Amino acid sequence: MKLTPTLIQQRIHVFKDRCRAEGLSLTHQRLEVYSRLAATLSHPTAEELYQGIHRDYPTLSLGTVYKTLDVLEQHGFITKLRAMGESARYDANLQPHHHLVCKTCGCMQDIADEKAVRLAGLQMLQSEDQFSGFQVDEVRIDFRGSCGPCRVKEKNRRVLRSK
Amino acid sequence: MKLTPTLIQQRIHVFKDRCRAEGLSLTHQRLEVYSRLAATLSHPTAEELYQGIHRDYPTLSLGTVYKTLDVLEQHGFITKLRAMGESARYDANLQPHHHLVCKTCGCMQDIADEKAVRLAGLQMLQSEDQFSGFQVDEVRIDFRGSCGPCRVKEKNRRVLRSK
DNA sequence: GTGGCTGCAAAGCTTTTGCATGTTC
DNA sequence: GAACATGCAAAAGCTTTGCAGCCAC
Repeated sequence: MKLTPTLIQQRIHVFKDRCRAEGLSLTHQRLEVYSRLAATLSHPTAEELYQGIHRDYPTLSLGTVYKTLDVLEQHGFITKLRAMGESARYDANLQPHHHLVCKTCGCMQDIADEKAVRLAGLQMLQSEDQFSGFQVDEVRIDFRGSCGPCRVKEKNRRVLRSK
Repeated sequence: MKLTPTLIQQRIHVFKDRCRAEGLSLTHQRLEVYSRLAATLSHPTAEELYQGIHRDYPTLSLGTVYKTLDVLEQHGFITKLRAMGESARYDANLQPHHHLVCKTCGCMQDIADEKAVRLAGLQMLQSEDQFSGFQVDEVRIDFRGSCGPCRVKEKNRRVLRSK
C-alpha cells in the first residue's frame, strides 16, 4: 500500500467525522497521535510516537499517548499489533504449526489442522525472498477469535441481559 | 498433535542427551521446566510454570524459571511465542494485511503482496468454525526473518571475522 | 574443585491508574 | 458549565540483572 498525501488527509477527515459522531473530543493531542499514525507505514511504539510529537508539543506526556492509543484502539481507528501487559507464552512443540488465539481470555491452542499447516508451507515458499531484501525463514499464523468457553460465557451474558 | 506418554518421554530423552552434548548441566529445576513444557499442549506463561513446579519444589524461584526458559530458547528446545521486553506497535491501516517481522532488530513492515493476502483470506474461510468451538474472525500472518539492513550488517560481520 | 546454576532481592522497562487541573463542546 | 481529556507521578506487572552461595560434573 502506498500512502499518498491525499489518502492521509482522507483518513484524518474520516477520523474527525467519526470522533464527532461518537462524541469523542477532538483535542490537539488526540489528533496529533492519530495523524502521525495515519501518515506512516512503520509501526511506531508508544514511546516513538511520544518522542516525535513531544518535539512539537513539549507538554505532551507519555501517559496521554498510552491513554489515547487505548481510546483509538477501542474505537477501531487503529490496531495494536502485540498485546503487551500479557505474559510471554512458551511452546515445546518445534514442528511447524500455528495457533488459535482467543481475543477475550488470551488463551492459545495449537492448530493440528493439516490443511492450514500445508497452506502455510506453501505460502512460505512463495514468499521466500520476494519482499525486496527481506529473507523469510518462518511463518507464524494466528487465527484470532473466541474460544469455546468464552463464547458460552458471552452467550449466557446475552441471555441474562435480555431477561 | 496428540501428546502420548511415549512422545513426552521421547522428548525428555532427547533433551537430556542434547544437554549432555552441549555441556548444559542437568539440574532438577531445568529438567522440571522442560518436562512440564514438553507434557502440555497449552502454552504456559513463566508464572504458570513457576506456580506448577513450586508446589513440588518449594525452593524454586521465579527468576530461575525465566533464566531457564531463556536458556532453553537459546538452545532451540522451546519457542517463545511473544517477544516481551519489546513494546507494542500500532497500526492505522485497517485493511487486511500481514507483516514482515525482523527477528534481529524487531522492525515490522506491511506486506503489500496481493497473493499472500488473498491466500490468507482463503485460509480464513476454510478455518471458520472448524476448530471445535473456536470461532475465527481474523487471521494474522507474521513472516519472520531478516530485514535488508540486518542482513547487510550480518554479512559485513562475517567478512570481518574471516579476515 | 570449578564452572555453571540457583535463589533472592533489587532494578528496569513498559504500561496502567489516580487525581487535580485544564480543555472541548 | 459539565463532561471529558490531559499531565504528572506513583504503582503495577513482567522480566532482567547482580551477586553470593550451591550443585552438577
